[in-house]
Amino acid sequence: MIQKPFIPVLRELARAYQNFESYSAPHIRSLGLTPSQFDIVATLGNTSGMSFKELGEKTLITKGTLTGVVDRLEAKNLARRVASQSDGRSQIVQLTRKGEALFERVFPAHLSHIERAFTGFSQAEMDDMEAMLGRLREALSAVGTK
Amino acid sequence: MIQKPFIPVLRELARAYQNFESYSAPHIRSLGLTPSQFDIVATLGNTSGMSFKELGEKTLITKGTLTGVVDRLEAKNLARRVASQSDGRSQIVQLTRKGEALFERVFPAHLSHIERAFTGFSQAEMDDMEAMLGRLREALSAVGTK
DNA sequence: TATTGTTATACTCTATAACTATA
DNA sequence: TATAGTTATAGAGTATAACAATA
Repeated sequence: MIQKPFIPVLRELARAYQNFESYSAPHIRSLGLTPSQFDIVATLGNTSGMSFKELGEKTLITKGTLTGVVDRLEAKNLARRVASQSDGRSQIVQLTRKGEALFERVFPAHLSHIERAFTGFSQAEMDDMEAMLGRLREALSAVGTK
Repeated sequence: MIQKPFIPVLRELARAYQNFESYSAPHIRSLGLTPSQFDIVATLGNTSGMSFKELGEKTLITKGTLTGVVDRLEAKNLARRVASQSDGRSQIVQLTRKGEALFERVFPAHLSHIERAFTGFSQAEMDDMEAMLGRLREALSAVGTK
């Protein structure tokens, strides 16, 4: 029985991502956030805010769940809801000043720790990886819609 | 401000994996399994079983959670616990015949659907991707321990 | 003493679907 | 009628830590 050649690709993809996650998650939790909450904070960082719909699309968190996640960020005073001016149904989610401060303090630290993983890679290799992963991402994205 | 070159690599990695997951998850749920449960079934497939410790290491599910996940697979009659003969503290988890049948029926179908994503890649490209992702996985794995 | 797996707690995420209000 | 977000429900995963049995 011949193993299909894409299977190792998927396995390595999953393991690489899981290694990334299992490094990230404890660091995120040490900040008092869950991975989902961090995802929202990172998505809202350096923006003027966005609607639930947009936030849901970027983070792949469904609307029912998103309400709860944003509730918890509001309870921690890291985010706020603002009514949209152009659409009465829509709420804009923004980081509060405290949320921005957290983002600015934490995000670079988060990245600089993980940067150490890339010391063995040249710029050209990283460019290659980016391009290849981009193709892979697109290919995997297309499957879902076909 | 210069963007660090590894950031796009991580972003593409996360998106590629999430695209894979968001295709997979609905298919898995349509089988009456959660992603964690499927992960266990896929890990136990084509093996004679393994201890909770080993299963936890392979799937990155912690022991407390694993007890519950295996409970649910047992309730569905897809897996069973067997006392280890060599270590009185250890339980071996195995697929039942029903679990094996599910694995054999479902796993190839799951893969063959996703195989369509790879029609645009040559064998050489897939080999490249595998090698590159392998390096990335190792690099990201090492970060967690340093 | 250390390890394997279980139990207990409290919280968070998840899918799903009904619901309100706006468009 | 359709869309944006909320609410409700039930189930499942999560971290954490205490625990029993065995090594």
